[in-house]
Amino acid sequence: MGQSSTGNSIGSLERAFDIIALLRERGSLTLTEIAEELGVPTSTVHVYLKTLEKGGFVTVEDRQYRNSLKFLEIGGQVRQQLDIYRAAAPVLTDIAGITGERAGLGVEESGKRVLIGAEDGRGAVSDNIPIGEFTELHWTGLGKCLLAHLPHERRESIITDNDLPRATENTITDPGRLREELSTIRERGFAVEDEERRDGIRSVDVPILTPEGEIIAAIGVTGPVNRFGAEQLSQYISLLQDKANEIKLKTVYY
Amino acid sequence: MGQSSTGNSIGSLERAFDIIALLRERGSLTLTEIAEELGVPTSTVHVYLKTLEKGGFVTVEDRQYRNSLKFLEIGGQVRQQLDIYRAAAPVLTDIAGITGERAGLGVEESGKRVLIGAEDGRGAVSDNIPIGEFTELHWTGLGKCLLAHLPHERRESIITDNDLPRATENTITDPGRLREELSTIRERGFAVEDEERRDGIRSVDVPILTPEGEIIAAIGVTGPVNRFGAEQLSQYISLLQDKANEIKLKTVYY
DNA sequence: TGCACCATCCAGGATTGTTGGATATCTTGG
DNA sequence: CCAAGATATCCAACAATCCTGGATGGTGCA
Repeated sequence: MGQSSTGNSIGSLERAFDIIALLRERGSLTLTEIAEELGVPTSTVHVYLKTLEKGGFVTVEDRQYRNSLKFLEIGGQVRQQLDIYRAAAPVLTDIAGITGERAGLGVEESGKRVLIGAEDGRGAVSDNIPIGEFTELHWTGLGKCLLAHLPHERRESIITDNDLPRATENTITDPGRLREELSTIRERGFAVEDEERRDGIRSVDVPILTPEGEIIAAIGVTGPVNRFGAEQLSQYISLLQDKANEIKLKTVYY
Repeated sequence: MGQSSTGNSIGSLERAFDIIALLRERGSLTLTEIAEELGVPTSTVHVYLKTLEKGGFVTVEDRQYRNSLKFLEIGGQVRQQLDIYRAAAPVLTDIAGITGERAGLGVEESGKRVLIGAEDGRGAVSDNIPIGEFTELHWTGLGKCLLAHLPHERRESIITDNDLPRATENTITDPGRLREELSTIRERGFAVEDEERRDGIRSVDVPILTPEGEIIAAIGVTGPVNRFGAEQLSQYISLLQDKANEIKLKTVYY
């Protein structure tokens, strides 16, 4: 039953993923709600939830099941094990302090931009920082930096594969224009995001590359359009480039 | 095979957990290393890794498998869904700003203290913030606040169940003394951690309770002993109590 | 107290995970 | 550049494990 190809993927694991995904979007649910939503008998869901709970991945409180903070724990450790995070995190605080805006650090994973660090300066918009957030690469300045420096092969497959979804009016959704943009980014050494993801928000970002030109991460600052005019942009660009160098020096290439 | 009781726990899920746990402590490993370490045929591990990869929970780069940043993503969302986090996070920045030390926010989960937020002030020790970290409740000021206000039943089972491991010379490992300490904390309304977890480190912490006296979280400040004398302590205590009230007002009890 | 809802337990039957081995792919050293 | 060794991937058959309907136990509300 199902689309079964061969035995190269474990059904029960995938079912567990479904439960986690469901809990993720719904926050918290009771056992029976999960069963209904997934179209699976409660007895089945019961065993899964028990196992997940024993493993510490979900918690139950007053019959409401939710994903546990173990995800945050593991995520925190994964991040901590990234050399680039350890090197760049303190620098983010500097940047936020100097600019007064939000400084961010992103890496690429599975064709998305992941925000692994951010620090707010005084005056930053200050909605909560969506740490760990995955986003389309072409939507953000950080993402465009990453995409621009990915190996041809991967870059092209990302551009081609998933039709470049749109976030705002300014989002670059045309493959041709995106390729140009990325080439410009490579030449100039920085990227600008101009209301391409959120109206009223700009950002400037620079890549962090190994001596061999391999992309590791990108750093940048974000804020409201009115505080991101030509003057601030050029100011921030040189700041970021300085800081990117500082980070490179701290990073070990083994 | 195994300790099998009845079918109330899914073996393949637990095996996946083992892989995740292994990757967690070792950072990254190749398929064969995992197979050896777990004493399972490579073909078996292969299917698991493929499934985990398809689900986005592990990534492979250059034959090295590691847990992916999806854990950070999910963890971030779980945290974001906690009312207390949204209410308290901005306040942490205030506290860090005023005191110059590290401000922290903790909740209890599965009998442990989880650090769900922290903010460094100027002058904070500034090793990286171990976000999501799980710790014994009796080791830290935050943890003791949480433990002090847990329902009798749960409190006692935590005190009794796992023999109160030691972290430093000052760790309270005697159940009797711990009960006294907790009772003092309830009376005075704050907790002090005096090198009970790390040598040279103190902290002051206050609980955040619902009107009914149910514990939601705890906030506090941490720093080196020499900056945490009697004077600072009393200063920080009233600051924290103010801030705790501020947070309570922002929290909706539905 | 009784009712309705929800979680938990159980045991047989079948699907699905498991595994050794064969093949493909990558890496290293000559 | 080629060979050898190591490592990852594929495969098909067996049997262990997961799945499930229904019966039981628990909880909260009227």
